[in-house]
Amino acid sequence: MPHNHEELLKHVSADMPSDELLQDLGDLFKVFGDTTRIKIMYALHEDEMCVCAIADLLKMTQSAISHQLKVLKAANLVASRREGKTIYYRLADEHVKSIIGQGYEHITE
Amino acid sequence: MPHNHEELLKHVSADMPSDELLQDLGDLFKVFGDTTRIKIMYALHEDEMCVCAIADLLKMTQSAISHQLKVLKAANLVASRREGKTIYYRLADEHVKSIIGQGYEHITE
DNA sequence: TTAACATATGAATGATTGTTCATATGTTCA
DNA sequence: TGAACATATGAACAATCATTCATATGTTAA
Repeated sequence: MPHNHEELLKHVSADMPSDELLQDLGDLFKVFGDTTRIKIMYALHEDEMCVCAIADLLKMTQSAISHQLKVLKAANLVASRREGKTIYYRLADEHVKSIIGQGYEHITE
Repeated sequence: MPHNHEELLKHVSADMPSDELLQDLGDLFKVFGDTTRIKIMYALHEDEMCVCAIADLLKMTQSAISHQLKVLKAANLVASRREGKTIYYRLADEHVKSIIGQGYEHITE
């Protein structure tokens, strides 16, 4: 007969957050899971930048950057302000830096 | 004429890690970007578990879990030990907990 | 060694997603 | 108002990926 782990399962499942929250967590990290978006977040590490500056930096089209900024904004990872024709993007909060920082530590040790 | 940001770019690009490292960072977060894998990591939060217990917990096939454990192991996020027929998986280090913890904070505030 | 169990793996498929291209929206200045 | 600039957006395509199914590997006990 297959082995038994009722006890363990009872204990572990009691400590699991809701499916919805776990899904949201996965969706959040999915946003970090793309090199272009990582580069954008890294670029905004110190200071805000406009869209065309980011495109220049990453040598990618304005459209591609704009699409990715939309994804980042939907996840509340970046925020923006308009100044005339130009729109400046910045990191939305400190979590971005600490998440990237922890990831950095993990792969560089 | 389009506006100029040579100065900014010079400064920002000097602070950017290598493309290879940024790629690795994206690849790492890609592993976090799946609900099944998030659930597995959460389940292993407190204690090690065998493959079939995880499959029971998540109500998924043994094969699906095994495939995902392989991805997690390749990213050095989980480790395993054999005990007879059974193989127990556990979290590989503390970064997993802190990355998930930061993500959790971000979405719950 | 044979049966039962636990896990791993390769191929196939359906779904998701990043980029491109063309174009639309919004802003400034002459 | 019209031209130039900055950004956003929708559709389409190629590539990536999670799961399933069938089967292989490894372990134990009779």
